[in-house]
Amino acid sequence: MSYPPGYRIERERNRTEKAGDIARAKAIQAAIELFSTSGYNKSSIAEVALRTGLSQSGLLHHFPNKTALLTAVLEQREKEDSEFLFGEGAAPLGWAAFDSLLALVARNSTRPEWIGLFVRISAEATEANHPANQWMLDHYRSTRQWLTQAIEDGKRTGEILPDVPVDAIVRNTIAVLDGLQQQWVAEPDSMSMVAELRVYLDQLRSAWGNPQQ
Amino acid sequence: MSYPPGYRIERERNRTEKAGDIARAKAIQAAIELFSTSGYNKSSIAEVALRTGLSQSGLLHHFPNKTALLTAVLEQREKEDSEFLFGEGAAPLGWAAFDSLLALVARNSTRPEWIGLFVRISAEATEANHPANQWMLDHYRSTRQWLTQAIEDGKRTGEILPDVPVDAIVRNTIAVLDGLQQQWVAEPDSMSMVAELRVYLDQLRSAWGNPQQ
DNA sequence: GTCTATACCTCGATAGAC
DNA sequence: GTCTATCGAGGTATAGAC
Repeated sequence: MSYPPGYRIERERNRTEKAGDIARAKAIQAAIELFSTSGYNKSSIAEVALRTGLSQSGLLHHFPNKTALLTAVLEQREKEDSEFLFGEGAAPLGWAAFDSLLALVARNSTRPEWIGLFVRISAEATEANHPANQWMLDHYRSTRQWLTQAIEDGKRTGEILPDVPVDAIVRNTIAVLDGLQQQWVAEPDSMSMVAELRVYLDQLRSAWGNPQQ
Repeated sequence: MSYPPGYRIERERNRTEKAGDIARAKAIQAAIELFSTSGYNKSSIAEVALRTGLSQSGLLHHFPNKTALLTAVLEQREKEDSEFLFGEGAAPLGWAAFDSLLALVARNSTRPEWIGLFVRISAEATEANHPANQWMLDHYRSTRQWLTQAIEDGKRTGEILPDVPVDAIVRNTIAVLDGLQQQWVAEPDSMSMVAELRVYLDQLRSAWGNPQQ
């Protein structure tokens, strides 16, 4: 029996890559937890390394610099959120889009690190030369695009009234999400993001929903 | 002609205090501008000193440490905001309270540093041992108290429906304010906080306002 | 792939002269 | 009231051994 050429080397590479990937994933997780409470600026890669069980240089073997670590963290967050929201299929449209926001908030209420991460990083990233600045702008733009499309589709199917002020509702909805997260990070036990958001969404529906449907 | 005892000394003290106060005020202004773009953690007192026209030690003569500088900045912001909102008289109640929020946002739209300052600091301050943590908690609590009282009073006078979900509306309104500020700091030219907030407030009124009045 | 050692920087705060 | 000088801590990143 013979192996295809290069098999041994391939196998070896895969094994080591896998070991490396475990350390990498562990580091990303540690970074998420640290960034979520201390933000990016104030967090040190040494502390991330410590929580990962590596030395600082050991960590920097997996990420060339601090910025690369941040990038990996943001990619992970973006990936998990969009998988939850859109899964395999198409993005929900009409009021269903707003319902899925509620579902996302419900899920994230059980993952405080994720809310903290977003609140801290997106505030820091308003600075033009922050390494997450472009990510933040992209995140807002794509969210606005999706919600705009959702409302337009709702108008088309008739479940949303045609004279709805689309842009304002899109921005206000995002604002409520962000603002509730901010309050929740400050005092998690004093409120339910889901309950508050539901009131807002009911209000939206009663103001702009088609009463015929 | 004789002077009251200690007059000369008093006069001297006032003169020097005044000179000191000018440097102090200038430093606070410089700190506001720097903190509003870089946040507190990332800003250095050396940079504040530079913009003030002092050396680092010169600045630290007026503020014992960096925290004291932050405190002075926050006191200034709180003072100006509450003077604008409440002035000499009593706090506005009922729907008038929400109108005055709109007026505040309109004014602050012309002072980007103030919005930036709040967005950056309040996000950083969600960390429990951040020097502005208590300030942030107090700020939210007192805002909630005022708005809660405003709605209760509106119910009493009949301009607000009695079955309004008070807590949720208070928190959502604060969330919209904070969230719009966040978006505006990220991209000031892409939106009008006043226009978006007005849509939200109209929605509130149409959902919970008494149609009889 | 992980480590130790280290270069180099920035920061907050203090000491002490003027 | 403001300055220069300096200390000590903590940060990112690199060099090089294993």
